[in-house]
Amino acid sequence: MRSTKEKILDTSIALFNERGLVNVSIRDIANELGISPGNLTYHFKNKSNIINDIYERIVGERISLASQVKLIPSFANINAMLEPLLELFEKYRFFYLDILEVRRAYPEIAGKHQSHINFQIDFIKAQIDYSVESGNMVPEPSRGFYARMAHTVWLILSFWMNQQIIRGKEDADFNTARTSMWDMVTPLLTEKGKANFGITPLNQKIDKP
Amino acid sequence: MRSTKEKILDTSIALFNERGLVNVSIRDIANELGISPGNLTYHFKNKSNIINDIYERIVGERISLASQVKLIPSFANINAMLEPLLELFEKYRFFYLDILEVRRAYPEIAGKHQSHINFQIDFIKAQIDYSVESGNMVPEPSRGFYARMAHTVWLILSFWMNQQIIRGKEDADFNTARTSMWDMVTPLLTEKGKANFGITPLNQKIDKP
DNA sequence: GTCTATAGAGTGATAGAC
DNA sequence: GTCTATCACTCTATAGAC
Repeated sequence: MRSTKEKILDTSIALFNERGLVNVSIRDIANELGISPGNLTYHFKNKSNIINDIYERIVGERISLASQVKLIPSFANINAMLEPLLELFEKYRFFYLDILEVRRAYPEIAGKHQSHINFQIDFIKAQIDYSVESGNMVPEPSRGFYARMAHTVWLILSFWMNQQIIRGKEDADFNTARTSMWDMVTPLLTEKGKANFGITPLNQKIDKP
Repeated sequence: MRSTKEKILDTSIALFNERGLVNVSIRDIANELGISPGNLTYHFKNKSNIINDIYERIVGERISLASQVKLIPSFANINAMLEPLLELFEKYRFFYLDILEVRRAYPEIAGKHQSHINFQIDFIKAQIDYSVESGNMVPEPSRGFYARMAHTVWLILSFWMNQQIIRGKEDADFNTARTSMWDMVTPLLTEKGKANFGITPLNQKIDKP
């Protein structure tokens, strides 16, 4: 039996995802849940506390994901790693879509999230570095090239849902996001890299059920 | 002498850029301008009318930009073309940053904007196609590669400001956006392309004053 | 824990005087 | 065109009964 507090969080996430953070009031959440606004504010003094708890959830799931990461960053493992990450983006869609408003209204959360972003970009850079060291990718063609590539890869993944919505596409179509990401990598593969690549990520496209 | 109507638009843009679309009320705009709310609603019946007029401005400036485009899509011309486009992004920052909220609250504008986005991506794709035809870029390495590249280039440029803000960077740093964009192109250059490229975009980085 | 009732601030939009 | 005054509404947050 889920507690009222947990039910409030679940309903909040659902409504935020549906209507956007700024368009959901305490009242809306209470109505949707069938409880009184007074009851809701008993559990969460204000909206900021709700957002904070949701962010804690996101962080928790992120950490759980990170702990499952395969240690060997082969192309196949990297590709497989993307799946749960993209699912997380979708599950807490509103947070990533309305992140600018989160930043304006709840700067403390934005600060925490910022360090997480840096961690992610560094992580991607480390995968590229490993691929270069293991002879799968060529040395960077110009200074800072792979640092920028890591950044761009992060940007593609992070803003993919965003651009889909703006372009009026119903489906998140993460397969194309994934392909676009690998498109950045393939021109930089060595012969060895091509051989290793051919048998892995492209064959691992995961179709939505 | 600017009319009150024009002054309202100028002030609205400034406040929207500063605080975000949803955090600026009719009252705020009137106060900032030193006129009464009643006067403002005389000129603009509601907020939606203000946004609409601002979007007309954006479209107007876009058209004016498009008319100045150099017909020959050399790398140098493409690079030069980016400058005024990125300036437009900054001038009407709020529109591009809060585009999702614009979409939710003013769907008609979102619809118009959507066709413009498609036009932009098609335009980028045409530049790439020309580069391939003129022997500066290699034929696409896999089916749909250049279509995805055009899309990704658009994504980088469109969400650059967004990501800078989320990452807590004060400066928009469009030079890095530009370099990241060319990074996508350089691995696909032919020998001829490299020769043509070397003497153009990289030497055209424009520093902010 | 949960409810009802309400205070207090902010919102868009209108009426009517000048 | 511009003002003041105000209505009707929504929001968060609190008080107090059960």
